[in-house]
Amino acid sequence: MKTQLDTVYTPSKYEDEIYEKWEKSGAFTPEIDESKVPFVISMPPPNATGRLHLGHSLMLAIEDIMIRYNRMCKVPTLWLPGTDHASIATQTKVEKILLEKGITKESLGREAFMKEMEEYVENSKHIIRSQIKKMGSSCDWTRERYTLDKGLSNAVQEIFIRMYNDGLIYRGNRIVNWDPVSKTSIADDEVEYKEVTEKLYYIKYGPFEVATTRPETMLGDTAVAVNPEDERYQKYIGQKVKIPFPLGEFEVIVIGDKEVEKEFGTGMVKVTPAHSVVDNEMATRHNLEVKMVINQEGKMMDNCGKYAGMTTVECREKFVEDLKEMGLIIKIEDYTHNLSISYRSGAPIEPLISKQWFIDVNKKVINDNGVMKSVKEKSLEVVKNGEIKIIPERFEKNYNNWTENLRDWCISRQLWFGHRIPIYYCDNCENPIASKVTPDKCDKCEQSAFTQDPDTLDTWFSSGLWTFSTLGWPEKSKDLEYFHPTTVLETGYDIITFWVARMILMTTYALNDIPFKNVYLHGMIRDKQGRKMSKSLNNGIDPLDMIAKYGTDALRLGMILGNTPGNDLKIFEEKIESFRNFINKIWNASRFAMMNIEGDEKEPTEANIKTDLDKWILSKLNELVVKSNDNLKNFKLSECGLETYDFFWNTFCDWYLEMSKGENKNPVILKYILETLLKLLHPFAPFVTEKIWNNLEKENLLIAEEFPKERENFNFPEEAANIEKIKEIIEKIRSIRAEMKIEPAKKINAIIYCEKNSNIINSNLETLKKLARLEKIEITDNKQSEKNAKYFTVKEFEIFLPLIDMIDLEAEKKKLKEEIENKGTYIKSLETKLANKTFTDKAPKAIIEQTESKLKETKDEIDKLNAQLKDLD
RNA sequence: GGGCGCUUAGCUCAGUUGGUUAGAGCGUCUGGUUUACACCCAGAAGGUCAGUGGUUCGAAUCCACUAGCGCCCACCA
Repeated sequence: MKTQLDTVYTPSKYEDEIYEKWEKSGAFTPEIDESKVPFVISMPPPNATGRLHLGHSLMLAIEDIMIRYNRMCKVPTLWLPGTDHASIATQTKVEKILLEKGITKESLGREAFMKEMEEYVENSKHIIRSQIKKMGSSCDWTRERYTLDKGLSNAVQEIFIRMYNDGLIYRGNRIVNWDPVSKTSIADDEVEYKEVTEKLYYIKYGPFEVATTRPETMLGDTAVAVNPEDERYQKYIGQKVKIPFPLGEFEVIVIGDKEVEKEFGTGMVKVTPAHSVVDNEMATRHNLEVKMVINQEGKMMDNCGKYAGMTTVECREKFVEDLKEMGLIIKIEDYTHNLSISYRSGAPIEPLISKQWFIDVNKKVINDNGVMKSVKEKSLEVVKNGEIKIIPERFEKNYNNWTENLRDWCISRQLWFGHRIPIYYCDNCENPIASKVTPDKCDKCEQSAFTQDPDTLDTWFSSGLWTFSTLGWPEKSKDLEYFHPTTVLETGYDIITFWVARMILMTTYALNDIPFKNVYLHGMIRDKQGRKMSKSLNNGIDPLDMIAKYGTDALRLGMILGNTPGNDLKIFEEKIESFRNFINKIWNASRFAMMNIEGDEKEPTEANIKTDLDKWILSKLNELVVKSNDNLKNFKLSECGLETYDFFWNTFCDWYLEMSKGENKNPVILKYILETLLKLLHPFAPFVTEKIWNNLEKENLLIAEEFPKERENFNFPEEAANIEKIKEIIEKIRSIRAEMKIEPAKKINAIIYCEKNSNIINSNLETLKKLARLEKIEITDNKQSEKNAKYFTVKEFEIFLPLIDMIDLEAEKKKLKEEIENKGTYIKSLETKLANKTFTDKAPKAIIEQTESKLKETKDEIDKLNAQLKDLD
């Protein structure tokens, strides 16, 4: 098969074209086959307006490998792609763009603003889509979904209404994490902590002293708390105390609460129920008055006298000044603590009371064979009982810990972009009605004018439904029935709580089923120094640059090989470059193979499996096939990739191809090995393998081929061992040549002494000569003393390399002695082991046998060495 | 404060039920152009597997403690 191909593989020349071929072939779309259990992954949806980053690349590479492998195993395989509307992130982005044009969303109005949003999303969705394709992702685009699609929105409304009717969703006036920049509430896990050094103010607080970082909240204080065990203050508990402050005087009650630490600060805490989560909890316990003083803009409210309208920061400054004037500031210290900030806007969180929608995580609403369970209990159960397996296992603890401590989930957001809450209030009597559309009339007062709740739902509410809303739920669709629950949910460990836990929660409620059987968690991307990639550090690597430069296959391998689940991944250009080299190696080895085959060779059979080399490579390949299947079934992608890499380069290229040039030439085997390797490599490096497959003039696409399976009749341990011996002889000769500084061009002679098995040598004479650069090989069963030679043994063979005038007899002797000594130590250790009764009693038979044969082998070697040493004297 | 992880060759990392005298890639050094590939080939150097103790016939692997690094959760005003 003669083909003219470039000596360098240029990924950019072929990748897009190959992707198009795959997609057009329909290979990405599974056929439902009721007799088989499908393999399904719901792709974690990137933000619709997002750009591909390395985190996506990693996710796509891992998932694509799993998908391609299972598809090639002829399992109906669905990888469902899609995008997320990412309400807060996207809205912020568009608001900013509009603001540049001098437009605020308020000036546009909700409807017009939404139109802008939709347009923006529509225009940018194709970008992320094409970038996903760039990674070679073989996902089913015919089933692409977007969280704001009609079907998905319907699912969101449906589940909200069901939960509402079950009393699982309720509306409450409660303290929430307020993001004063995005002007919305956010969930507990959307709050991040940043260490900051602020001032800690010690303030004269009536007859007491308190310490606080937020003096301005004094305006909302309604109590002062002490530890009930604290002798200093016990006597005050229950008393009302007047506190003088810049606006005159206010009254608080002294409460005793065990949350207060005696040792911290003054041991006394001012309590601001409306603007601190902890204080709010105390207020609930003690039935305290709740006084709001900060509004949703983060400004002081009208009830704050002269401070009204100031931001909290402005107010703090002025307020402290005023306190100082009144002599109420005792001292000010630097204080380092964790400040709560919004994970989206980075703004300091302003806890405040507002009316929000919550999911009650403790209400027992799931009927589990007659036992009523809460979503929290059920979520914990499905992981504990192994229905859902988390990889790596250790993250189960994270999950359990978070779920156990889960508080009611605040699901409403004061954003415009998102799923609007399907609740309508009667304009007349304010009766709330859960409905997908505007109700006809109020069931209480019979009026028919309504206003829909202005809030939207947390993005994670809709993505929590992702595995089943994308398959048609609440319709009983064929897809839903066949493909759900999905097989693997693959994502980064940083979103276990945001997303994985929410999916489990929502799915166990909605379907009384799990969303996925396995959770595979990948790590975070880091630079070579282990730092996160960020704009400010300017250490980011753009996957698209890497693809342009080195090709997608190289990028994929660079991310997959050497990385294990749950561990962070350090990525840098040299790494990708080295895999680019490997891709090129695949290309060239294939090019070489193609020069040596006709192309119409049949499968290997007994008749055309001829030489030891044939049997050696078939056996080795068989081992690799078994391991590959095993590894991929167990999600050990890295191990599989590394082993295949090693096999391809070292076993196939460096040994098999080299040894097959000559007496061992057998195109049938060569073709079979190459094709099998291409299949094994395809999930990892889909483009180059597909391109080569195409060069081989195959009818079908490689993507649709079957993944190799073990061929039991292709195991030839004995013949394989023969080639191992030949290999070892060549290696030793090469090593000696290098050590003796024999020019590569110079050929030398070898005498091989053996009592039996000379046929092994005889049938590989050409190979030995070529690879060890030998002129003449003499095979003999009559051992002669040979002093002017280098000597070594390989199993039953003793090899002499006569190198007249180059041998230093004394040095040779010394070397032999050293080797004998070294082997002697080893033998001793083995003998001690075998003489140890507890070892022979307790160790498994196989280990003992192994040790024994090792001992025998080494003894044989040492005998030969001793004989040789004697000969030299 | 609670939990988790990491520490193996100069660098990046494999090493899953404990069992050959511990591996790979990159880098380094020496040497090379041979039926594909210099994005290549051949050879070599380089490790008391963080430390200590324990369990075991046997430990990089299991347990305990120590040290350094990192992450997550909670949060104290």
